[in-house]
Amino acid sequence: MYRHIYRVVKQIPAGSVATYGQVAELAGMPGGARVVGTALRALKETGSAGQVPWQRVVGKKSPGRGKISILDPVGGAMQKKLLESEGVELEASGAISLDRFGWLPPDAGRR
DNA sequence: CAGGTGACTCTTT
DNA sequence: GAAAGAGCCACCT
Repeated sequence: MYRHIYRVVKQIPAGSVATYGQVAELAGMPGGARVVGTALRALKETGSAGQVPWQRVVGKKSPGRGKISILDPVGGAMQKKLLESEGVELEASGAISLDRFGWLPPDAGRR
């Protein structure tokens, strides 16, 4: 079960987004960004999609810029729609400015 | 146990 | 700036 990953994703506040690598690191799996993606994909199977704001997790393309890396085109469209609904402004191509909407972890690198 | 795959990320050409 | 290669961890066959 990816409960660790889900826990981190649930901590992401509305109107903010986090990258897979960031979630993986906070979940205790540095470098396990791929696993986070697998976990989110499994969300649909487990039916936990309604409990975990997976739409707030995006892929980190260029530094300071997030992007929807989801494979499923349907889920991607839904994610973009949900993010806009939360107040996150998406640039052209669905890119997100992490400088403005990037989630700052409560205990990043401390402790 | 071994091989292949993937909602990732970084470095190099 | 875009494309390709390598590294990474977990899951499935």
